[in-house]
Amino acid sequence: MADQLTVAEVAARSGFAPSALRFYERRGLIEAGRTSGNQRRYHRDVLRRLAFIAAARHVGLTLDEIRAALDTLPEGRSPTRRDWTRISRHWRARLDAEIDALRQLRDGLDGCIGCGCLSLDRCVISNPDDTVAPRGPGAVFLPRPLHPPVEDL
Amino acid sequence: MADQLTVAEVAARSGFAPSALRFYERRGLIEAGRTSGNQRRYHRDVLRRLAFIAAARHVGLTLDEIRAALDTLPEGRSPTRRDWTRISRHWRARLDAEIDALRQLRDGLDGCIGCGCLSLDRCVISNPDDTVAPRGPGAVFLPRPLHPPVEDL
DNA sequence: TCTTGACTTGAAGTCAACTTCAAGTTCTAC
DNA sequence: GTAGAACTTGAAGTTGACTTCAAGTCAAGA
Repeated sequence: MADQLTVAEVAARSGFAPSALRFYERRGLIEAGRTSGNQRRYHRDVLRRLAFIAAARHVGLTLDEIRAALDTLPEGRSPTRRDWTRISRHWRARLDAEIDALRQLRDGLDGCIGCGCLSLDRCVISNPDDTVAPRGPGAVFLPRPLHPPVEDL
Repeated sequence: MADQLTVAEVAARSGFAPSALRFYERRGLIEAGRTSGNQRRYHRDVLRRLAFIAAARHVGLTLDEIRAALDTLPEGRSPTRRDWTRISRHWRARLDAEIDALRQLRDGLDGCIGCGCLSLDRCVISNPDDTVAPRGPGAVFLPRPLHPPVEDL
């Protein structure tokens, strides 16, 4: 009987909107029990799970990746600290990679700004990874707080 | 008569798909002349403009921001090296900010992974900027090449 | 001249991660 | 017992940056 949290409570304590909770449930990231009247009741474990989701989103993982990670948690028992540590261990490499990519871009920029070249095939800035073809439609994502608008220009 | 480049040529040399070129034109980022038969013919200046767009996209600017920047270029003459340098100078601060944000996240992660806490309101990773409410719908963007998929987990 | 490939348009589709809506149901406090 | 807040559902809308489609028009070489 530890699953007595209502949608509103979970929403308030996790910071996710109720609509997001339902969305995550449809996507298989969280689950919920039901009352006799078909309303959701959450186990408190869901809060830690949501904290993990929030963290992973900040690191830049997609919901699919997050679900894959969550799927490796043990069934039948509450995850331990060690479980959470295990599945978030890979984040560091990811962040390191992103930081490095950004740093390369910035350092290239320092050289490039001076020359004003912006050559499509030579400039590090306009062509960072020496490819020409971008692929696929749709959007590419960055964790929310890392992409603040810059005031001037 | 320097505007003799066809869509296909500009697409090939810029790496942008023809559909993207038309899209950018509608959004006011580039322009093109027309033949008597209404087909587009580009001035070669458009290539450098597209290089700027590509670079700005990599840095993470939105098309609206890019258009705003391009709008400050002088009319009537081809932009000089100095012009390009001027409008891309602000990128460095932007990149620095993003790198810093990522680094903070990573450093917080080092402490957090060990403790496995992932507390919704205390953990740096699950709540990097001490906010609770995310705002608005839609997507948040990171420059394409900076967000590679990670293989395991 | 004819064919074929390149081009034109507006409208609609895509992707991720949600939010909003409408229309109805349940829970809880009085 | 009832008001009203909280909940339910599926469907459709939002955002940014494009792509894809259908139905036709243009350009260039043989």
